[in-house]
Amino acid sequence: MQAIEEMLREKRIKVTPQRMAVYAVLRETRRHPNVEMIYQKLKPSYPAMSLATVYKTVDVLNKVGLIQELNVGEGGLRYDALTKPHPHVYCETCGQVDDVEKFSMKDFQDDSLIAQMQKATGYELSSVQLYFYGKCPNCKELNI
Amino acid sequence: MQAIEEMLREKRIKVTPQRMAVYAVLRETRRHPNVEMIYQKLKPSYPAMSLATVYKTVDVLNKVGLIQELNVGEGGLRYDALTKPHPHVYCETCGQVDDVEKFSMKDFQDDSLIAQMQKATGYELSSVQLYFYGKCPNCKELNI
DNA sequence: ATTTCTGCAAATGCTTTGCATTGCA
DNA sequence: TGCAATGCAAAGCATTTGCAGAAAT
Repeated sequence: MQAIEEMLREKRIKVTPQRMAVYAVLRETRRHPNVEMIYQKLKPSYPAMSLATVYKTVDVLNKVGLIQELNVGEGGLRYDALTKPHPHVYCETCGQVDDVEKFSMKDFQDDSLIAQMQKATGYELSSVQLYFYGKCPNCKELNI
Repeated sequence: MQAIEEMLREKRIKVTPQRMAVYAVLRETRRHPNVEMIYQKLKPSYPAMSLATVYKTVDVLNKVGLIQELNVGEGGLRYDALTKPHPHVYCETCGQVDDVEKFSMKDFQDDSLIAQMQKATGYELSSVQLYFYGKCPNCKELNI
């Protein structure tokens, strides 16, 4: 895995401790945190960091393509350092977001899906999102 | 097509002019309006209707299953009287939301997709959303 | 030396809420 | 008549914005 500093540099954006920290959080987790979660996670090590900076930072990282935004329908957005398209499942009970493993959705990963859709819709397409909604194994177990 | 009044009655919710009007708007269009658009559309015929009522109404209609919510990632939600799962395309330039014609996505309509995903994820799933993002033919044409 | 970013606080704007009034059933 | 829905205005809250100071190139 490439160093975070280099990756930012390649995108021609200024390399700041805050940006490295936010990106590092997203690379280390598969939990698809939202802005507040990222902020809380960084607070201990960066007590001066402001929430507004986290908002601005995820926006920049998303625009340069280092991360992707997910909109599971909660209101706020969630962020994912894995930018390759892959489906997500959202637990409507506890709010957790999981990846759907690739092997089960290889058609979705395939670029030809977008190509097909471009033909069918006449749109010029740049991305896809596939979301499943339900109750996660844990919440099912706990009967909530 | 069934009468709107009857459909509300079957869902055991009170039949009011506002609810009929909101639902009528959604049944008549394929444009997936948001709350503000529904409100503007109804203003001429229902000048006393309040925006808060539209919010409350779409919420009720969604909960009883007469309409579905779409979250294309704009911030607000959009509403669709077609509750059967079907993919949507969002134009990031002008904000229009189109349906993707069924014939091109028959796998997606298939209930077995959800069944497959339940197995793969361990979740108990209730719905799916598939969104494509890009630029619509019109915006492409106008080069914006 | 410039340009860009950060952090703070204020502003924004969509959505929700509370409550008196109205209107379905 | 009783319970639920409406309309209004106020409140709430996540996100954005403006700007002075700080930091990166």
